[in-house]
Amino acid sequence: MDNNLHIYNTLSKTKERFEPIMPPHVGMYVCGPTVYGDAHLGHARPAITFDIVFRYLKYLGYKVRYVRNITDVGHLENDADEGEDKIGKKARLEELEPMEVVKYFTDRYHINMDQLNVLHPSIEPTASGHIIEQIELVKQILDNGYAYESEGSVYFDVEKYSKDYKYGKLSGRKTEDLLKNTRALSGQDEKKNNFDFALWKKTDPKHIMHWPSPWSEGYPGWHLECSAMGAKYLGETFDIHGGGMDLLFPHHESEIAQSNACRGHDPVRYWMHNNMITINGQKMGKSLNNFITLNEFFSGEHSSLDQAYSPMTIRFFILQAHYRSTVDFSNEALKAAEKGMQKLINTVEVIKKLNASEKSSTDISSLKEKFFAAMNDDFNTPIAIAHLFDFSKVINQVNDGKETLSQVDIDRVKSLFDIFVFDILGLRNENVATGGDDTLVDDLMHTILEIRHNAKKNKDWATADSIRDELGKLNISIKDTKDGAEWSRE
RNA sequence: GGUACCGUGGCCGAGUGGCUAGGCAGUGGUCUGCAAAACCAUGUACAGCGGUUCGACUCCGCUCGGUACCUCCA
Repeated sequence: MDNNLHIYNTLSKTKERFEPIMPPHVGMYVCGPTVYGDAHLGHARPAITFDIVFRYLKYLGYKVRYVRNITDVGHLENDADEGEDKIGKKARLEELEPMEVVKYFTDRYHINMDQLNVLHPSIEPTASGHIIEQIELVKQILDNGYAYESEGSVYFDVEKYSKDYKYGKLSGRKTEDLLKNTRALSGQDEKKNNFDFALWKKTDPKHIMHWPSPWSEGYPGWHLECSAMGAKYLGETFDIHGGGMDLLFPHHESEIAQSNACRGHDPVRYWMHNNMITINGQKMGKSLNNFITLNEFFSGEHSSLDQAYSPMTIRFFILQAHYRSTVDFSNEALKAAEKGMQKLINTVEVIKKLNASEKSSTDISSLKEKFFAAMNDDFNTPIAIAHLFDFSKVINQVNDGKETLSQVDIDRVKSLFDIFVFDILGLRNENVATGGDDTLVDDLMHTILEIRHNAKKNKDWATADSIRDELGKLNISIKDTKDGAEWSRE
């Protein structure tokens, strides 16, 4: 696989040429959602970021196994006793089963991802389905002496580990600093050092999901699932591990530590981290209660939203910023993205109708090269999109008769736009109402436009405009072009 | 407090030691019955103060402002 792809590796803090361990295969693991709430903009960012990575690697010819987990263990707490009726014992069926919550939100997450045109990962394992593997990991770490048992729980011994390995190499943290600065948490007295993290936690009454283990009835530590499932499906060392920057510490740092403690080497070659999305300059998060769910964006039903924004607008908005930059949400920015994307989609439609000339008056050969150069530079989608806009202009000029393209060039540019816009960037034309999926509607529209056309011929502007206005109320827009009227759904 | 990162024109957002980013909005024009779309033209941007340099928005230092992580979080 010959490529010039460079990826920014958080571990080395530099862009490195991408060389898979076992070409043409690539293993990629991305931290997925914790399914106890609806997905919000913050979930869309990593999903779309790594969807681009997945799509692009596949386009380059790699056989990618993309693993994205579902976290369904460890964070689910029973808050039913905060409800109004905590006196009477509820019937078994009236209590929400944890797995019911998991199923409900997993389904909703999947629907949102499909709406965003995010490809399904190759494997989507759940933490609860890999308890045995996680227990095995804890055993090995204990055997190797990098963990200790305390009151039925097992903790990772960071101090011991630091004598043989470097804890903090991913996040740039030093154990001395951690010692001074880690905040006090409940249950710290069980640990040797307060920065030691749990590998196995004995059940406390709040946790409703628990499993038997050699140490206690309990549940696995926060960082274990990714170590266990990554190794199981991608091998002890794999190519790419992705996630949000907020997971860098302690989550990914601890994954590295667990892998070394267990197997004596790092688990991952390239660590990739997407940046956060902010709202009014502040990160969105559960604790800040300032997040807008994807469903709210799609429906427009939220006090901060001026209007509804389609899934593709959200996708395009995210792709217009580099994945390692923060991106600030605002209605104005989203509206700009909406119009910009429409322009690009229009171009794809325009290309289909271009008239070929004998010769091309302009050179379109650099499009491919420029687009790939941008993508190869650490997936620089904003630059890639800027190039598409440049060529969009050329195509419109051809359409206006100001430039010409030969049939060969038209075919070439059409095929490139299809690949770039739809296959790699993963956009989708949401306005397509034609295309044979609904011939009745097509026929009806054809008839209506015919009537309007005749009215226009007779200079009966009132009728022509009335048809356009009435259709507009049905969210169908009419455009008069020199080749006749066109219609599209909004 | 510790550790990072960031501060670009009305808005969003790339990038670079000297060469037009791009999108949206605005303004003027072309086209059109009107509208929309499109095209053409149009903006002395890079937080502040010093320093390095022939030359810095880009490198260094300081100041101010902002954000994130250190706790479940994408």
